[in-house]
Amino acid sequence: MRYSHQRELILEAVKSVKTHPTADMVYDSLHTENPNLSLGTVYRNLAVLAMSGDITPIYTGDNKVHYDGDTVPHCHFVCKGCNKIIDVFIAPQIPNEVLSHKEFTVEDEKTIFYGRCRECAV
Amino acid sequence: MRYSHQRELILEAVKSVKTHPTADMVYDSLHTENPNLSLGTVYRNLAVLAMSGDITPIYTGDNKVHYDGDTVPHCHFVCKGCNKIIDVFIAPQIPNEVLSHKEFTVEDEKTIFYGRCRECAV
DNA sequence: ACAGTAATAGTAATCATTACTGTTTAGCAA
DNA sequence: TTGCTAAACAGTAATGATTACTATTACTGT
Repeated sequence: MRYSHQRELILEAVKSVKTHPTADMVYDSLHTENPNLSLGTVYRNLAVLAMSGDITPIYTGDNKVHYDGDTVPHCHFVCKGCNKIIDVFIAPQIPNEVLSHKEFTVEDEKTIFYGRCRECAV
Repeated sequence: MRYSHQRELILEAVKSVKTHPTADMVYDSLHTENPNLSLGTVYRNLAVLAMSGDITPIYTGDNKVHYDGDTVPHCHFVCKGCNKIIDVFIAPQIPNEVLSHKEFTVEDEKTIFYGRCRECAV
């Protein structure tokens, strides 16, 4: 993979926040300071960075891919009210019966808890 | 919620298979026998049925919402090669430190394992 | 049977994401 | 340093999943 200034900007934008931004949010955060950064470049590099393991995609169900710059294995909480994502720093454990499953080999695991945050409590 | 024949068809279509179909797949499976079923109706009813807890949405990262007709709490495996979804019947457990978290209350939990199925093994 | 209203069919619109094309630029070799 | 080449980019068009809209249909209580 060849170096690019844009990729560095994008990686830094994701790593420097705890908000689990989408491509659109990353683009917005960078576009003012970098007026000719392209949205397509943001999408492509987020995909590349996810592939290389520098960032982690999160699929919450809001039809947008969010990214987490913290690659330490952990879970997430998603609020059903405001869709906010909160880090839950417990190491996800893969049970032996899953690791030794006959039909597949597991490489990765994602756990999301759903509920309501304090602000959205009913 | 008022009865509708279409909703019954859609619920049955999801419950009768183990393939975790998308809206499009449900529509295809019903459209031949029900030529004037509308794709919008499928989308709307899948959302309604998910809201009422009769089916469970699965967000795998393939940019399509899949649905599971089996509402017994369990996990899923997703193949990185062919995107196949396989049921993993272990009850997901929510740790006490998550249940007693100060920032939110958890109602629900989704766990997905990623890897390669036997056919796609490298 | 009738009225009222939720649900539908069919289609148009939206939104996130991907593809395409001509231009730029990293990185290597002369 | 200069020139070359392929990778990456900007800008825009296209795609694909999903949602919104509107006139019509059909549940359900009276």
